[in-house]
Amino acid sequence: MFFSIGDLARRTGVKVPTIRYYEARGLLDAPLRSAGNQRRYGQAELERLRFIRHARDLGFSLGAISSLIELQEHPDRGCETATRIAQDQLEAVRQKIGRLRALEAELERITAGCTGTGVSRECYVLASLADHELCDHDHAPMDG
Amino acid sequence: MFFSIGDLARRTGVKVPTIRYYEARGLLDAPLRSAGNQRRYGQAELERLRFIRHARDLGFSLGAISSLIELQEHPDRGCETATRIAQDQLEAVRQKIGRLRALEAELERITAGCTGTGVSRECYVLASLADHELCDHDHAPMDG
DNA sequence: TGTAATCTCTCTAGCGACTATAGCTTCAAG
DNA sequence: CTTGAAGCTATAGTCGCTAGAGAGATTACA
Repeated sequence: MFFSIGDLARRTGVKVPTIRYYEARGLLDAPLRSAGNQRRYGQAELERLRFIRHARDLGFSLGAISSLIELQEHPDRGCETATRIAQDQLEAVRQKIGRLRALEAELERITAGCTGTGVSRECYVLASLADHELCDHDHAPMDG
Repeated sequence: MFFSIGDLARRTGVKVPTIRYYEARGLLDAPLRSAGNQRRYGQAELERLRFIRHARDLGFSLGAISSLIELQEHPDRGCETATRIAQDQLEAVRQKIGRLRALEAELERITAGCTGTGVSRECYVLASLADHELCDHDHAPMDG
């Protein structure tokens, strides 16, 4: 019926310290404790943690996940917020993909220009980094 | 001839505290100082910082950039390391793109299944997150 | 030369989402 | 009843910055 934090970790693939971290962040409610002060979980916490894990895997922030959980706790509320969070996430993912594809193209070009057999002075990788003129595009900074 | 940290920031697009951070991290050498202890930069530092900025824009870590700079400082060394760093980065970018595309597909599916007009209880977004069975794929965690 | 506005200095703390460590206590198996 | 794994709290570290405090330096203009 009740299981330990280690069992919960095994069942969800979320590491033990991460589970405690989620509790501290308020994503998981504080669970029951054993006589010796160890956490004891049940089915509800298991499902909650799977929800969190799934959302994390999809790249949602813990803040966004908090909002989603809050909504889940109030089944009578409208779901515009949930939909918007998911759409925002989709948009963010698409933007990341776009930027990464630009980086990919530039890195391909740079690495293709260098056999790796020469001397640093003549290295096309280093030259490309030193001189932005050798670039085709402006590439914007990424957040990851 | 010599210019301030603010000038350097304007010329490179790198923020002032970031420049100081790079210096603390050893990516930039400690520059000359004015009589009043303010940093004074010249052409060499400008080029170095542009190199760093360009590499950051391409997603290289500061550690990788350190290695690239070290290589740049020793023009007689072979450039295999530089080439490998760039190839590793390319590979990392490609893997990120792959994972993001899986997330994109899943988020598209989830958001398409929900009009956002219903009630939280019936929300397809929330249902999808709660029940991994509603997923087509296993999606792996991302680092960003 | 005075003064005001802007810039720069160092230092510390915070972000997000964990991860690692230390030093201790509890639990489960044999 | 002992041993070893697993759990507890609390703190600090990761990465690449960013923000703020409170002080001092420089510059523009009168």
